[in-house]
Amino acid sequence: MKKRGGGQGGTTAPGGGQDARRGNAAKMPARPCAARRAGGGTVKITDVAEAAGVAPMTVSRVLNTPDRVSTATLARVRDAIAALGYVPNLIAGGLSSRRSRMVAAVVPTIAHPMFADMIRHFSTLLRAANYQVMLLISGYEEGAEAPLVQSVLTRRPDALLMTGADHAPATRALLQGAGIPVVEIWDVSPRPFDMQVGFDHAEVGAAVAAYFRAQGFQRFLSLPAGDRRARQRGEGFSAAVRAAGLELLEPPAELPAPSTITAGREALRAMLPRLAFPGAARTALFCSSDLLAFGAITEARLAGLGVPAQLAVCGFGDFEISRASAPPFSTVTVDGAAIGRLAAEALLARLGGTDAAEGQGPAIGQGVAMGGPRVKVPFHIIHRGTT
Amino acid sequence: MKKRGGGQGGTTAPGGGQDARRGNAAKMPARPCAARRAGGGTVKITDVAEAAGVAPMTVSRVLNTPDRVSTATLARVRDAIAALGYVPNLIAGGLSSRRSRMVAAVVPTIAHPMFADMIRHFSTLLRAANYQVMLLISGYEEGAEAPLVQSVLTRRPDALLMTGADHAPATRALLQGAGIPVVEIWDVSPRPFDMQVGFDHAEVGAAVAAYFRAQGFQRFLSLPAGDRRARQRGEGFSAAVRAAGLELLEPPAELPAPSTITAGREALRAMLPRLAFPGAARTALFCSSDLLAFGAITEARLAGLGVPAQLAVCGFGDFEISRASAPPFSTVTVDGAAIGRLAAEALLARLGGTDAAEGQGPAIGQGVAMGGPRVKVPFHIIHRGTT
DNA sequence: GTGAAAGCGCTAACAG
DNA sequence: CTGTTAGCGCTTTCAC
Repeated sequence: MKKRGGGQGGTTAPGGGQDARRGNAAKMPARPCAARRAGGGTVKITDVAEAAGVAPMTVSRVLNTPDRVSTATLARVRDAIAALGYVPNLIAGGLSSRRSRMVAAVVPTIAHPMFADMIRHFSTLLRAANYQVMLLISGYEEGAEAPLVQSVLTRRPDALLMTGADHAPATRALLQGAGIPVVEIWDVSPRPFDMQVGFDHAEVGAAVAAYFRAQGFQRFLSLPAGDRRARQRGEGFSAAVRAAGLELLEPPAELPAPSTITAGREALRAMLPRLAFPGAARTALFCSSDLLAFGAITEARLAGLGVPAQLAVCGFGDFEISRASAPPFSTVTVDGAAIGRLAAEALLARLGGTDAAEGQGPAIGQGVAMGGPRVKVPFHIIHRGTT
Repeated sequence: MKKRGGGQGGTTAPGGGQDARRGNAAKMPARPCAARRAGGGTVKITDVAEAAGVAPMTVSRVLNTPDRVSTATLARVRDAIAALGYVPNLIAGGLSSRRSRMVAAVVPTIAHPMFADMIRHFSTLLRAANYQVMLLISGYEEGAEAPLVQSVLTRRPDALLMTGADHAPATRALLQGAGIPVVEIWDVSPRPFDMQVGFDHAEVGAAVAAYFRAQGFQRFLSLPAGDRRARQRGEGFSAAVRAAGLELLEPPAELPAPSTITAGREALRAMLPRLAFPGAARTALFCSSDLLAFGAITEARLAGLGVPAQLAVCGFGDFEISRASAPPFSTVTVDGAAIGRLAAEALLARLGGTDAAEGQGPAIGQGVAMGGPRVKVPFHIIHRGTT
């Protein structure tokens, strides 16, 4: 008992052209949500099969492995798909094939340009290989990760991207149990869970300290945001300063995570007494993010502190503001896009490569040999006016 | 199933990379939990049922309607779940129940604070009602929306959030066919597809023009980013100026979307000849985003143009930079969080309310009566130093 | 309060 | 190249 009420037409078939004809288009223009009930549910693969005069399996092949279908059948089936407005049900397909064609990505925030960039590139590469990306925002709270991972595993992602390399035991247990490829980004650790694409945050701090020292600074200050990796960068900086036996100012109370301009301003204001007294030595300031750095610079100039004459500032992240504000300020750049790309490539390699008919396989990035568990992405200090 | 090991990691970072060891990092995973049974595959509901000595259906009830299970059974089943590390398979559950417990949200970008905020609140409310949010980033390109919507409908979301109110016919057809609740945010239109939560962008521009006029400005300039709604705001502004018979400067070539600080700087630099000549009248500038406004202000001051003495600037969005930079600048604020909340509430109402055991039903926001198809969210001009 | 049977819509694994 | 037969793991529906 099949009676098709009002067919929906005119969807764009993947890889196909527009289908001009639309048999019996919707009669009543309005009623946005009524379409489904009347005819007896949504159109499914058997409806298409029937309309095209083939078996359901053939329709499935048209959708998934079109090169295994004769051209004539292909055309007939595609016509039927377009005519009926068939949208495949990946829930059913996923249950059957045990592949969800979905990759979950857990990030602390999407507000930071670096993560936004990374995500964009990660998604683009995966989409090209016919995977959808499900984005999960974990925030910076401890303990928020495990429930989030648990809830997403419920959808049986084919792979997982995690931010950071330290996870609660509960999270590790979940990942373990899931048995899917996992890539950790944005950090590297001696004990990767599976694959990693990132860099050593303490090294960044040490490098900035070295950079300042090379310019003869004797007095240093670190302003790290309240998240783990920001603290690592700050600690790398401070450790290097201490190791050199140079003066390290004590920062004010802990800053928030994620960082803000305002937090940078307030922190600098709190430090002012120790930076601006008569005869004070030049101080070299390392902020764990460009937002903090911009805030610090803003406040310093308002207080009449010369930048970089009395206070040199280096940020982190190479956000647009670091190069587009006046003065542009020095910062550390990490190629977020590359991290996204490399993470996607690592996952795809494990998933068996692209599964769509893409002309271009996943190129191995930047001469780095993927296949190992761990890729370190370089960072660079960008010298601008403030140091 | 899962194989680890083998491989070479580590590229060198400029900061002074060490890292040579890797050894048996992935060895002895410590078996945090007996998640995977020795037998084969992942643990499923029948395994839990068997372990607890009940029928699979009972386990399902424990998970979905625990109040319909006796306390004793509940405890026994929950123990079994924990012991086996069972993670329910929502793909199977979704196929069976025809509910995916997933809501898809299509936004042009996650990089703008306003969208990030809106998304956060939207997700939080939905998660509390036991729905996961799948975020799709459409960008600002025409024609990108339909394929994206098509691909996500494949997963049978229970509802959809769309940004903007104008969609290609292909998109509308898809939404129509899906037969699910749809909420359009961030804009209102005379012909909503289903529900809307937003505001009239042209009205914003008109309000800013009125605000400037009230201060006696006679000369106006609008700098809109290249996306549709930014142009609407600009057009609302320009139309109001023209209607009052006042002078409206011609803006330079079209700006990009999404907007950037750099674009604001460049646009203002291009306008300089018409703003800074001797005896020039004060000009009132409306930027379609705070990033543009910040760039314009930066460039104006660099050029020695007094802000607000010679150039008054009003942005849009109330981004942190508008209040935390020096000087803080005037802008228009829209409560992105409220949009997210209201959108979530509208959808949840249609989905039958929270389905989790939440103590708090969806509160109707801010005295606005939901249930109509259209909610207008207020906006406000925030007066700061630059006007 | 609990269980048994019958699919949900699709695809793997085989035929032909 | 195309079709047939069985499920995928869960929930619906109805008994008990």
